[in-house]
Order: sequence, then C-alpha cells, then structure tokens
Amino acid sequence: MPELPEVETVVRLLDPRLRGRRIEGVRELFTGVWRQPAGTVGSWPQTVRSVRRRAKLILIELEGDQLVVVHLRMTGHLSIHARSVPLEKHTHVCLQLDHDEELRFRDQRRFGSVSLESAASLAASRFYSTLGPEPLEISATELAARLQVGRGSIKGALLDQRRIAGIGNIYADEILHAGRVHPAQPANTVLSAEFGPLHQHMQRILGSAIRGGGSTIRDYRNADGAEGTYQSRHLVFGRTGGPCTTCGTTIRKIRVAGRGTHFCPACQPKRRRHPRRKRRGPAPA
DNA sequence: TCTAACCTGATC
DNA sequence: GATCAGGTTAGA
Repeated sequence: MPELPEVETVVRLLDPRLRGRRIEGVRELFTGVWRQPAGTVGSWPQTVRSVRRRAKLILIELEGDQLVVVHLRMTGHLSIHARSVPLEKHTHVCLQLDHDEELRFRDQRRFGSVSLESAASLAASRFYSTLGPEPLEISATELAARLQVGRGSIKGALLDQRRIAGIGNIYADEILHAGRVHPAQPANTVLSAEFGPLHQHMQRILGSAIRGGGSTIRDYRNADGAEGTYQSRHLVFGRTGGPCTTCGTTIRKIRVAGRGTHFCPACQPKRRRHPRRKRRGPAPA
C-alpha cells in the first residue's frame, strides 16, 4: 500500500505526537510481527526522540542508540489510541505509551514488521545498507547513472530499492507516463536526454503526492485514519480502459517487472534502439 | 532477471 | 473458483 508519499504522510503526523513520549513496553498480539534481531535487548521505558522516514521505512528514534523500525509493506497501518479503545481486527503489535495510550500496528496481510534495532544493527542490515538514494535528493545526473543500466525494464529499475529508494508501483507508472517512456523499455535503452524530464516529473509527482497526503487505492489510511487525495490526480494508475488525459488514447494495463502496469500506448511508445554498450577493448588513442 | 512465495480479502 | 492487490525476497 504505502510508497514514499504515504509513508512520509504518516511520519509527518506521528513525529509531533510521539516526540518526547515514553514507550513503556510492547504488547505482542501475533507472533512474528514484532522482531528483535539477535543481540538486541529491549529495556523499557524509552523516550522517543523523533520519527523519520528512510525510503519506505518509518524510523522511530529513541534516546540512546536504538530505533523502532516499521515497514508497512502492503497493508500496514499505524495509529495512536487510548488503551481502552477496543482493538481493530489484524492489530498485531502495540507499543504502550505514557498517558494510557498506545501506538498500534495493524496489518491485514501480515507482510509488514515492527522491529527494535540498534543503530548499528540497522545500518548493517541487508535491506537498509543497500538502499539507494532518496528520489527527492538525487540529481538528474545520478538518476541516469543509476537507472540507465541493464537490460531489465525501466519500470523494474525504478522499483529496485537498491537503485533508488521509495518508489513503488503507483508512482513508477505515473512518473513513466509523465516522462513519456514505455514501462517495458529496457533501462539501458532509455535515452540520456529522457532522464532530465523523468527526474523533474519524479520530484514534481512525489512532491504533489506528499502535499495531497498520498494515494488511497483501497487500504491506505494515514495515522489519523484519513485517506489520501492524490489518487484523484493519477493519470494512468487505476485508469485502465479510460482515456488518456493527454491524448485520449485508451489506457492499457500490462505486466512489467511482475507488477500490474498502466500506461498510454500513444504517449509512451516502445522504441527500438540499440542498447548503450560498455566499450570493449583498449581505449582509442 | 524472472517467478513464486509470504498472507488475507475483495473482486472478477 | 480464480485472480489480483500499494512490497520484498529466496530461489530457479
């Protein structure tokens, strides 16, 4: 469910509410969702220093060197409730707060996780340590350098968190449509000149989506239970069979990089081009 | 580099 | 009943 804009929206709501609050303990309602890597010992209470985002991860930084790391995956939610409020279905972990409240994690599909990590164990983890740069901080040049590689699709490259971190299925489709690039175009055949517009559209779309509170397709709600609004501005995602707002052509849905992929066949024609090959042999004199 | 798998639930 | 879903990854 949540990509960068949705996670950012949750973080912006939680940060002012959790800063300085005490976490007094953990209530685990379903085994396996709360995780503590070997060697990490949780001693409560601990005070929250801040709530930040990295890629699609929510980082609840504690005073001391530990953090609570939340990955919402597809259907995860975080929200704060009085402990007396009945638990909603699929609530798996509660971080008990001061003032008789708790931060609840609920996740229908149970793909998500909440873990206690030391700064060192997080930094060393396979997933975290290989995350690519943030889309809102990367330059157009670096974007091209990281994406214009390999025979796999450009959409697959955008979804690869090691190349660039935080983009998921919705925004990959929207960015490629705005940049007029076919999602199945091999990454190493996307022209260098196309990365300038792709970079600009990526930052514009993600920025607007954050301002709109993210996109709600079905499950996503922010930490207040509110839906996002950016779905109304999607130009291709979820608009299969409808007219492209740019040219009127019918939006099609295909499968690319294993994901349902929406695009306009007219605005995003698939080009046949020679891939950029690495130079072989000795450099010219 | 692609697929199946992890889960539950909604929709076709 | 089969297929699909906003993410990630182990395995082919």
